[in-house]
Parts: sequence; C-alpha cells; structure tokens
Amino acid sequence: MSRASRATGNPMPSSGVRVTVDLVIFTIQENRLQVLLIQRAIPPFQGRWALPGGFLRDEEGLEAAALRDLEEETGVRDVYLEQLFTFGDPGRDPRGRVVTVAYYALIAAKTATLTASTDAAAARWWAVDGHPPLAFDHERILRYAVERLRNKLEYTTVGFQLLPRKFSLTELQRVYEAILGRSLDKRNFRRKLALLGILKPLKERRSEGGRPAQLFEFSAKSFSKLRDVGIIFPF
Amino acid sequence: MSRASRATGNPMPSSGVRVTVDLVIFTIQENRLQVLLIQRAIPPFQGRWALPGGFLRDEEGLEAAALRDLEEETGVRDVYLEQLFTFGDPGRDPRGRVVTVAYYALIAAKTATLTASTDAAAARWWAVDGHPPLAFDHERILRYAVERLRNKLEYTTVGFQLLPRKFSLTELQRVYEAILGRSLDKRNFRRKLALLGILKPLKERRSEGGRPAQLFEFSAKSFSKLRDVGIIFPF
DNA sequence: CCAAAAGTGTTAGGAGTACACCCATGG
DNA sequence: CCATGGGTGTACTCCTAACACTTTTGG
Repeated sequence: MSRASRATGNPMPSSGVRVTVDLVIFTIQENRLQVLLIQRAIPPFQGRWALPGGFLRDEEGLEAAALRDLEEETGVRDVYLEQLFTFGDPGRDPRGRVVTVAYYALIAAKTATLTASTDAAAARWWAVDGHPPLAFDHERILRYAVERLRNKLEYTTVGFQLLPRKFSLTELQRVYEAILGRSLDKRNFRRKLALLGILKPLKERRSEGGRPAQLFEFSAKSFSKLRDVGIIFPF
Repeated sequence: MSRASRATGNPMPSSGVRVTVDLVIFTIQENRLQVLLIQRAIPPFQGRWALPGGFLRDEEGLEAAALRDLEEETGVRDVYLEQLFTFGDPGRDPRGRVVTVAYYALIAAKTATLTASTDAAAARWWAVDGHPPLAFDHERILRYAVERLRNKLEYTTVGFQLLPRKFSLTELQRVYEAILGRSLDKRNFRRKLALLGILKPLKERRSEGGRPAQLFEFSAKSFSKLRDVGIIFPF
C-alpha cells in the first residue's frame, strides 16, 4: 500500500493527523539549567505545566514554525535551534491524532523577556531538576532534549550559545557543569579550551568579588575548522 | 497564537498537512553500502528512483508505519530501525504540503527478499556511491542518513546489524570500511574489539579460499554495559 | 589583612596509530 | 608448493585525569 500510493499516484488521502511543533527552550540561570514552561489554562491537563508549542501553519516550514513560536514566547531571535525528534504515538494527545515535531533552543542567560503577550497562561523558567509534572508526553520530550544537549555539548560548541557574547572561563565552565551534572577540573578545562583555539581573549576584565576575570568571546572562524577536522570535545 | 491555541482550547484547526514516513534501508553487498530504491511509475518524478515510503495511517504510530513499510518492501522484521529526521519544507512535494518523518533501517546482507508485491514499480539495491538521481528531496534524506550512520558507527554497535548472526572479524571490518569509506588497520581493529569484550567466539570456523576464519556472534549482554559506561568506539 | 574568585604545571596511565610477518587451508 | 585470506605484538605519541598553591582585587 505504501509504495502503491506513491507509485500509482492515488490522490493524497484525507487525514485526521495534525502536526504541531513543540519547543524545549533552555537557558542557564543561577548556574542551573532551566527550561521554559507554560501553564495550561484549560483542559486537557488544565493547570498543568507544558512545553510551549503550536500547530504548524499550512504554508510554513517546520523550522520557521519553531522560530515563530520561540519569538512569541521569549521575544528572541537568532538563537541556536535544532530539531530534536518527532513524536507521533496515537493517543498522546486526548484531543485527537497529533504528530509533534520537537525542537530545542538555547538562549543566553538574561536574553529572554518572557513576553506575557498571551492570554491567561503563566509562563516561567523552571530548573530542569525540579520542574513540576508536565502535560501530555512532555516529560519524555524534555528528558530526551536534556540527553541530546548533554551529548552535543561533548563534541560541539553549542555550550557557547547559553552565554552572552562576552564571558569568563569560569562562567563557561559553570555552563558545562550545569548541563553535565558534574564538576569539572578547572585546569584541565582551561587547557582543553586553549588547545582548541576557539576563544578570542578580549581586552576587558570583569570583577565579581575577587580577582577580575579575563573576558573572552567565541571565535566563529575556528568553530568551522573544529567541525571540519572532526576534533572531539570530551571533558 | 501558538500558545493561545494550546492554552485556550480552540478546536483543532483543520489542516492541509499530510504526514508520510520514508525509509532509508541500508544493507551491505559486495563490501559496499547499498540502499533500497523504488522506481516511480507515475508523475511526479515518473521513472525517477525514490526512497520507499507511504502515508501515515490515522491510528498508526510513526515507528509502526515505518515497520509496516519495511516489511512490505523487504519482507523482514526485527531489524534495526531509527528515526532520522523530519522534513517539512513547503514545496518539497509538488502534490501538496507533506511532512515526512524519515527513518533508516539496517538489514543483514542477504536477509531481504525484495517482495515484488507492489504494482508496476521496480525495486532494487543501489550502491550508495553510485545511485541514480532521486525524486523529491530524497537525495538530501539519503545523504543525511549516511552521515548519521557513519556517526553512530563510531560510538555504538549498530554495525553488527548489517551482518548475519555468525560472522568473521574480517567481515565485520569490511562493514566498517564500507560505511566509513576508508580502510582500517586490521590489528588495531581486532585489538579494540577484544578490549570491548562484546564478541562471543563460536566453536565454528569457515573457509573461504584461505585459512578458515574464526566465527563470532555479537554478545548482547556486553552491549548494554558498553552503553552504560559510555565507552566510545572510535576506529 | 582578609575574603573571594582567578589563574597556573607536572606527572602517570591509557588509548590511538603505525607497522610486517607467519599460519592454516584448498587446489 | 603456491595462492589466499587469517591471525598476531611492539613502540611511540598524544590525550586524559588527578592534584595545590599563588595572584589580584574589593572591602
């Protein structure tokens, strides 16, 4: 049947399937990984917290829909966004058959404004280890997103997406520690970064109750080189 | 709007979006990575080769749809199957808005029967480096699948899925070489495998024109240990 | 001068890589 | 006995991981 429908040109079958895009939006606050949740105002799962998301519009690409939702929720654009997984079990939404393409996004601390534009529902950041029960199968989606983020952290440079353009090495290390859930050795961490050569030292320093820290910015030029050579990034 | 539609309980919008599941089915033949393609009998892309796939049924899970298609095309069950990516750009299918959830599958050499059950269209294996032009955006899907397979090969044990239960170390090495596209050092390859302890030597040997080869089977017990410890698998 | 955070080197162990010859069988 | 593929060990390099004290600033 499947090949037949493609091969024989049967008209596209009518379908009760709806497509949504859901977002796992991460940030770092107080050295902890946080996720943006909204509180549902109506059934099903009234009062429960859920991942933000919405239906795919007819002439809209998947990533475009994710970016639109993201901007509606947080007011930010130009963030790291990556498709996570597509969830389509029958029965995962009591209102009908819904296939959800999940994305995750990384936004720099303090960038988000959490536009309270939308009606009734609350929206706030929750620590990933300490969030309330979630609606639908969103717990599963969130767990999967955290797992993906942890893996990506180890062989890419996504971690920088969670920091402002200028940052100290200690701040960067805190990001890694928050996501990986373990502490890292300061000297080994710094040596590895120096070796990778992907940080540009700035002339600025910043004080925070002790000796002022050298500030850095991420050097995009070296980023692509890193990817090409396939260097691994294991702390 | 997106949050609103979830939060306020608007009725599910009607949608022109259709969902299909497409399959990249890999096998190894003649020491080369092969992919199963079908030839389209009618427009659009009449005569072009394409990935097998079909529309998602209303009460069918995504993976179930992929397994059903797979069995229809090849007659095999119990194969490695993994969701690859979801492609949803408007305009990727001239017949209308189609969101495609792509899966890739690995089947052991000579397992597939290529059931010629379906009407008109041809179906055959093509070497991945040497396949004809593809319909729709299937070239992109195939490239992505190969990339994913290469990556997975390096830190998981998916490679074993392309071999029959009993195999020699040389056969296993050929699989790795075919997928990675480079030759590997025999001694290093064998030492690494011995170190991982995921192969069970059998009492059997097999002759193939030279000294008979020791046969092994994959030991599932050690597999889980490998994943838990997070050992990497880089040749 | 004290508290707080930044910054800095060495060593030992494990993994990766390169490399060449003998072994067992069939014809 | 020869052709064919199977099987084995060593040395070097590089990366990882463990580990403690000094420096610079603000109050």
